[in-house]
Amino acid sequence: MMSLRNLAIFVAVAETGGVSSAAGRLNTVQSNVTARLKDLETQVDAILFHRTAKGMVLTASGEVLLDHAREMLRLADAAHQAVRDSADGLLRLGTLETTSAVRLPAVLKRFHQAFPRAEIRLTAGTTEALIDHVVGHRLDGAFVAGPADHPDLVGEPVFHEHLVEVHPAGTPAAGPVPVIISFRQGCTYRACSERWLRERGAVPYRVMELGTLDGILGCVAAGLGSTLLPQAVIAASAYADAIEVRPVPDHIARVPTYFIRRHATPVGRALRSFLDMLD
Amino acid sequence: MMSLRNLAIFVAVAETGGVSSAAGRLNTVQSNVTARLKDLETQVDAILFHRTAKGMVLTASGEVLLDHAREMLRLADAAHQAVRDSADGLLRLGTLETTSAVRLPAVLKRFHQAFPRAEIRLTAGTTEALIDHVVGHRLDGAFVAGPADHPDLVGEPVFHEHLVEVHPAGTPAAGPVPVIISFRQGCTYRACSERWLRERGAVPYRVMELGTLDGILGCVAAGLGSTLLPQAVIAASAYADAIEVRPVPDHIARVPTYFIRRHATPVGRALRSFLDMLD
DNA sequence: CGCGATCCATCACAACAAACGATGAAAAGC
DNA sequence: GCTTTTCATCGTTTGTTGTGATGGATCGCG
Repeated sequence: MMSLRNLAIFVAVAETGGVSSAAGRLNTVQSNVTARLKDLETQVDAILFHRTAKGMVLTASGEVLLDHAREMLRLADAAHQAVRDSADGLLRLGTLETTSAVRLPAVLKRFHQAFPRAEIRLTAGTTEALIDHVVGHRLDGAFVAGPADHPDLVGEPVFHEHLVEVHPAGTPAAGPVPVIISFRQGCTYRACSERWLRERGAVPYRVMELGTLDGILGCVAAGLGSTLLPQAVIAASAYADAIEVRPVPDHIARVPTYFIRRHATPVGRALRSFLDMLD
Repeated sequence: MMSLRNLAIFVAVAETGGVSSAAGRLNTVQSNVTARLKDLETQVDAILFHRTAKGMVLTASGEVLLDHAREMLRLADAAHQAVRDSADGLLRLGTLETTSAVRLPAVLKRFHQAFPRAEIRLTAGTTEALIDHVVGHRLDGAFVAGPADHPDLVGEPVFHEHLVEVHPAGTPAAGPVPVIISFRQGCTYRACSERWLRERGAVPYRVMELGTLDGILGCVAAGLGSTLLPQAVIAASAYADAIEVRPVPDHIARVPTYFIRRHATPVGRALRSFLDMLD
């Protein structure tokens, strides 16, 4: 396998025009450069230089390789740099769809201003799935609904959502069989909705699962059913005038959003800044 | 120096999610993969994987490196491929400006159709400079004026140019001191022009050096002087109606264009096809 | 022409790095 | 508790890379 070392030697020879001078530049000996070069020629199965009395001159094949070699060395450098830079400069965050819709923009904007070199990779999912990802090291942290009860995690409340019942506009209480339109299994708000219905004795009920917040709001607006969602989401929605909200009791309505992360994992630069900023 | 081998191992581990499985895929042993991975982590000075009970999971730094690693491996492959493809699939040709203007388009078109995978790199220059480049391995072959008399070169005539005197339109014989407008030193046509003037006893004379064919024709059209150029060039020129041509004796006018190449250098695929096509 | 300088290729050997195979520790599933 | 899986570690072998000395070829100079 064509090593980067060989390529670096090759480039040095091409640039200095000689084996000896290249050896000098690379702090090695001439014989080594000759050998490494010969290796490379064997590996790519081509003659890379014409040997002349006063130096090495690239062949056509050599010129082709030179471009690629330079590019690869440049990339190797960039890779090194990138890892060094984002040794914890990449922040893999998870979020609820609802949180990403209304709370996150402000947070991310502040964060980006405070720490512009950090890269953020955002993944949306349900509370359950996000917890799983954080525990499994696939996310550095996540915004989830309610305190996450897991031995490996720590978390603190960062936002307080107030859930409201969301109906199609101008529709009375409920149809014969109430329909919840909500996220897939694992969503805390869905669990709340179901709890709320059961509490009122409204069983049986049916559930429509939708993958996206816009899908849910659209379906509610279209009169297909109702759901529980944070009040803040409704206000920001494009469907605000096609839907109606109704308060629910506090013990159902109040759902804090926690930011969770692993307890045992060392906190990287980016994550630290992020945590500092949440306070 | 971060070797490609290490990167390949790293990618395999990331993709298979484990050291053992990666070892299997790479036909090596598990302990080796572990060691190489550790090396890589030392080199980039970052932890690339979280070690869990059932496998390896990328850290944030790991994800950053993964992208780069994949790109580098892809590039390495491309480099190999490129060299293999253009092991003599790159043709570095030299040409006179005049030749490139009128003769070459047809030749290159035919060549490209016959051998579409070949890449061509064309350099324009004077006969003298081109000979030098071919001798010095910087060109695989070149079109030059007249037979090139050099022990390392072989050449054969491919075109026959007929030189004509080129004047500004509507101007009688010559001004007080004739002016040659021509290429820089080393140009065969310039040598012909000077020889022709001397032969007619028109010394002293002055020379304007221009780097490009269009420049020369433009200056002639503008009435600044005259020169000798191949008839074919004039016909194809945009200035055809602003200039006038006058025949010169055959012993001056007839200048063959030779295609020259090194005698001792093995002829690559592309060059061979090119030579075949010239016949 | 002969001399010295400079170029690269080759060789034997030392230093290093990679691959192997066996062993052990830690955790998950049964 | 036992088995199976995971990865880490260690000593050894093998292979690669780097070293220093030698020699052949060519160029430039006197």
